[in-house]
Parts: sequence; structure tokens; C-alpha cells
Amino acid sequence: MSLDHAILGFLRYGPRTGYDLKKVFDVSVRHFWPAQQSQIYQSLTNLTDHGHIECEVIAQTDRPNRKLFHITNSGRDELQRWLVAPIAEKPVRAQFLIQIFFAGCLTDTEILHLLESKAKEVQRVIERFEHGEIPHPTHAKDLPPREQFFWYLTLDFGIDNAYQSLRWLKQAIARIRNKDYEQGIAGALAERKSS
Amino acid sequence: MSLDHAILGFLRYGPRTGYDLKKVFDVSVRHFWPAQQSQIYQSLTNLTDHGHIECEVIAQTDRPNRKLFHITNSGRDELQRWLVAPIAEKPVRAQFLIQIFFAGCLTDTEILHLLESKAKEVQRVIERFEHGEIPHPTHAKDLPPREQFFWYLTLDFGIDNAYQSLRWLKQAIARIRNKDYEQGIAGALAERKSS
DNA sequence: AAATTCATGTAATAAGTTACATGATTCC
DNA sequence: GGAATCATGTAACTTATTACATGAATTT
Repeated sequence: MSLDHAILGFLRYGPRTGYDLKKVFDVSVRHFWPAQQSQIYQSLTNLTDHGHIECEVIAQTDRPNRKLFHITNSGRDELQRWLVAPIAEKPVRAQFLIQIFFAGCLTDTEILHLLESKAKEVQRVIERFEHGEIPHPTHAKDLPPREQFFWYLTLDFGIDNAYQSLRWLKQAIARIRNKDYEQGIAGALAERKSS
Repeated sequence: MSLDHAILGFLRYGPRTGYDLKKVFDVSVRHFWPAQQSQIYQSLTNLTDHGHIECEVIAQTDRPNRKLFHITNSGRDELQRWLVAPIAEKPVRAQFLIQIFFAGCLTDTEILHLLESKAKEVQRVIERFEHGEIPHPTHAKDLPPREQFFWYLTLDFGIDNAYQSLRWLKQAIARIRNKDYEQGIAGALAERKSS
């Protein structure tokens, strides 16, 4: 499972508690693999059961004891195995494409409103990306350059992807304003030069 | 729920059985909202319970009776309401970005293999899109041009998105071959002109 | 005085996937 | 003879989300 392997990936850098993991998730992989605190705890239980991690309890008086998880050799092997194996992606699910698909029963005004609000949402995503908080420098700065490179490569993908969506949305808005739908299919497909 | 509303969307064109719906899903919205046969039957039960659809049983002797589902006024209202309301997208989950994120512990050869196999996968997706089987002409050809336009607009998004991924993958492959990772973060972020 | 941080979890629910179950007819 | 089509579902399982539960210490 992806979440389990992402946890193993972070534990490879050193032992962490469930709480630590949640924090680092939120400032690093959140844009392509968000995780709830509760889900992380469940995964940790699962990984322990499989022998991929081990728990070291650190007693505290004023708070619940900290449970520091360490990756085992079995966990390292499992991570390595998973990282090199091409995996079939879970199918994409885009709700707003369902809305567009059935937009035939909406007015131009309604569908434009939908597309414009979507464009604004994507714009906000781009701003957050470019604001430079993910991956958070605190967590990235001590890594060797090659590791940093891969962390930021995923950010680059996110930005690239968001710009593509935004460009497409703007073009769709223009086509609808231009009433290209009168041409049916021909109006919907953009001309694309070969990759 | 999105699946429920997609079903309502199709039932708006006329009554369908669960079996019919599965067939039309597979040649129309599959690339952004795939659905299992079993899931469609569950949704139909759910929609019936909510009064959004009604079931007309058509007796057959050699096979199970056909259950033709009709959309009700309540269902039409619900669809209309849902279609115009901007909805927060479910967060994207991309397993291969987790692999890239932790690719620091792989060799160049291993990571290149991963990216190249991903590129091939995307290439196959593009070929399938451009082969013109989704949305299947049989289902689209009788619709008015404006409806056809929106059906094909979703296809256009899929193609656009796939090309973006492919371009990005090729660039990432080139950067790794070029050992841009020696520059750390600076090597990972592409120059982007404003949208 | 209120919000945030630290630190742990469990339980319930929702959504989607996979496996199981049946069985005649028709096409290759 | 075997695969595909037609036609229905149920049950188990996995994954992720939301809600619930506790509670001291510190910051605003």
C-alpha cells in the first residue's frame, strides 16, 4: 500500500512518532498523498504487525508516552522492492469532468460559472505551490542534493499539472463564450501538435 | 456522490438497466470516473431509496427480468442542483510521485527505468484516447451538437493532461540523464513562463 | 480566556474493488 | 467446444474520512 511505503520512506531518514509523521506528511507529500492522523496510526500498527517497523516506547509523565518507530531490515527491503516496481496507478477520478460531461442541460452562464470557479481554485493551488511551503525547507535543507532534487521534482510535477489545468480551463471558457459548441465535436477538440 | 449523479445524468437521456449503464460508462466516462458493475447496482438501490429513480420491471423468461430505471422529478432536481454547484475535488493521489519522492535511495538506472515505464503507460493512454473509441460514437452521434461538445470536452481534457504528463516525464528523464540532481533543488524546478 | 502544541488512539461510516454465484443464448 | 452477451445481484475486503475521546503545557 502506498501510505505504508511512504511511511517507510520517512522512517528511513530516522525514527519518528505517528505525530511526527503527520507533520512531515503535511509539508511534503500532501499534494499527492494526503494522510489523516488516524490513518497514519493505523498504518503504523499494520507495519508493526508485518515486522517492517519496530516500536521504542519513550516514557513521559505529562503526556502520553511517545512511541518512536524504527524501520527494520525487512522494512528497508520492502521499501526498496516497492520503489523500483512500476505500479498501475489508481484510476483518476475528477468530479468536475462529470459536471462538464452532463453540462448539456446547463445554460452557458451556469457552465461558465462552474469553469471559472474551478479556474480560481487551480489558481489558488498554483499560488500555494509557488509560495514555496511544500516541501517545507526545514525538512529538505539537511538532505543531500540528490534527495532534495527528487523531493522538488514532485513539486515540479504538481506545478506543471496545475498550469496545464488552468490553461485548459481558460481555453474551455473561451470556446464556450465563442459558442464553439455549435460545431459539436469539432468545436471541442483542440489542435495539438505532436509531443 | 459523484457516481449517483453520473447515473442520473445518463438516465436523463432515457430509462436504462444497470447492465446498460455499465456499458455506457465503459465507453464514455470511464477515463475520469470508472465504475464496477456491482457498484452501479448498489448505487441504483441507493437512488431508488432516495426517490430519485423508479424501477420498471420487464419480465423475461430465459434471463433475469430486466429492471429499467427511470429518473423522477426529484432525481432531475437533484442532478440540476449538483451540476451547478462547484465541488471540492477529492485530493489527487499519485503513487508514482511517492516513488519519485523517495527515489534518492535508487540508482539512476532504477529511477530511469521507472520513469520510462511510466512514460510508456501514458503513451498507451494517449493512443487509446486518440483512437477515438471514448466517447463511443454510437452513444454520442444522436445527441444535439451542444451535448456532443461537452462530452468531447472531457476527452480533450484527458488528452491534454496525458500530453502534459508525457512531456514532464521526458523532461525528468533528460534531467536525470544530465545529472541535474547535482544542483539539488535548482535542478528540479523547470523554468515556466507565466500562464 | 482561548487557541495551539504535544501525543495517543478507537469507532463508525463511506466508497470502491474483488470475489462469488447463476444460467440460457448466441456468436466464432 | 469456448467465449461473449445478456442480466441479475450479494458478501467480503480495503482504503480513506469523520467523529469521538482525553488531557497537560504553552503560547497568544
